[in-house]
Amino acid sequence: MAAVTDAKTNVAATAPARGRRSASFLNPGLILDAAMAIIERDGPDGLTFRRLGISLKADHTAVLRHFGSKDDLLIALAGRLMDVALEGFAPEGEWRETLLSLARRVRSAALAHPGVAVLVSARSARRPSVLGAADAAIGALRQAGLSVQDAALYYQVLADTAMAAAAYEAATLNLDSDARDGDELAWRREYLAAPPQRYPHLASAAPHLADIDNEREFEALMGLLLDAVEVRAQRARDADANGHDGR
Amino acid sequence: MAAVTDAKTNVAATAPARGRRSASFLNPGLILDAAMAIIERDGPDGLTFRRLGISLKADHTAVLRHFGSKDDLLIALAGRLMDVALEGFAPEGEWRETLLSLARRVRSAALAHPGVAVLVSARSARRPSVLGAADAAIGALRQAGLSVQDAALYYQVLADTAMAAAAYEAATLNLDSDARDGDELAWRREYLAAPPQRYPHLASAAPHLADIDNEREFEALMGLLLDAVEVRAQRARDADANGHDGR
DNA sequence: CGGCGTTGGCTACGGCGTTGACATTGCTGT
DNA sequence: ACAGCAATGTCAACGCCGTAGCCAACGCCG
Repeated sequence: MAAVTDAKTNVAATAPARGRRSASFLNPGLILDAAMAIIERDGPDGLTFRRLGISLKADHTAVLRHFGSKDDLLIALAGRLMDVALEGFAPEGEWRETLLSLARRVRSAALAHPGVAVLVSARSARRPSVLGAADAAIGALRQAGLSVQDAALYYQVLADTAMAAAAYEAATLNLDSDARDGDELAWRREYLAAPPQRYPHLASAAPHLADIDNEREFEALMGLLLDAVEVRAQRARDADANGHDGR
Repeated sequence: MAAVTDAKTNVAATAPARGRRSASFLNPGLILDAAMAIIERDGPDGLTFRRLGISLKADHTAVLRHFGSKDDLLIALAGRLMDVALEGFAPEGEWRETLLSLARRVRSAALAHPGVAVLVSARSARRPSVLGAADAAIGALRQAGLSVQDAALYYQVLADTAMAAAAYEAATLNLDSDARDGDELAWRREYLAAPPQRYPHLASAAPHLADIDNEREFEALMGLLLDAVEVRAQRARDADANGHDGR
């Protein structure tokens, strides 16, 4: 039809109908920014190439020139999230503060971008910032008095637990916003309604369960872990002091 | 082509071409079984109504008569996974064993069905079996000597941490199987290649990081948490013994 | 035995990720 | 200066996906 051709030639008159518009006006940083904005606005399921294209005023397939697949895009988002989390981090004086600070940073980043966090959890980003954080964390554990082996093990535990807890919390945040079928609130109400003769402990604890918020829970988790690490470090130091071989 | 009409009439001759085939040959249990089988075979992304239909020898839209949406199906899967995890559970004599057993059950179920676990994580299933487990866990913490408030708090921490850790591990398992772009293995190799002058602690710990397997990490996590809980319970009991008010 | 709710089949719609062909741009070496 | 070429954006199309609407067969209840 003429209309179609008209539209085509019309565009061609004002700007190139095909071929690139200018020297690479799309670039990975721009795309990642747009993607994060879309996720924050529409949730994790709202991120599609087509919407990305609209937001960037480009064809949706143009994004594929910079990220080979949606998976690549998600991996890049994971990297950006980690960079945001660790931006400006430097080890504190006290080993415990260093580790707490790292854990809180991971959680904060996940809560600030819950949609991103849930998309990329367990997608360990290979980045310099992460290497620096790992080095600082292991250094802190060594400073506490742990052996290299123990420092390695507990670093892994602490890092993975912080990531897992942050992703878990982010996942519930996403649910609350886009599928408010009372997945969490009704849950706690159900605890309160538990038959006391059948679930006596649960019934007596239910009122206290109701007023645990996520932050307090996270702090309690990290407190428990760091306390236990401290105890083991103390034991290791004691053993080290009693003659130069342990035991 | 005659073949198409032939096929139709052929089916009509042997069995009804339309309308239901027999009294409700589809039911939720059957559908859930098929869904779990598909996820285990094809991974979490392999679960679609169409494949479910093929596997059940039914039209894919027939499943919607039993589960109003895919979300409903996932929630039902979450419930089934929790039931599998807690099947046959009974509290042990020792409080620590009770809590460890619950955590290991959650992890085992998640690893046995990683695709399901990652689909439904943070989708807390409202089920009797979960209520029973919660009651047993809180009872164990009370038995250890904690106050009701502390038992509630630490129950929440332990339960959520076990679920989060299990889901996290399941997520990495799924990645390893369907996107073997070396997300985990290359990661550890990168640790080994870290420049020692820039990341001294990391470099010295890298060889030990390499031989931490997932199970050891999970056991270390639970060991740390339970140790810390034990210390706090001990403190609470001591305080209780010194005059009947704490402090 | 006649209506009617339940359940399954079919068609269709809009949206998704991804591919392949094509056009335009800007850099390259000579 | 200019041919060649890689990079980058556009377009059309493919095969999936979830789900809505309508129709047909079955079992049940009056």
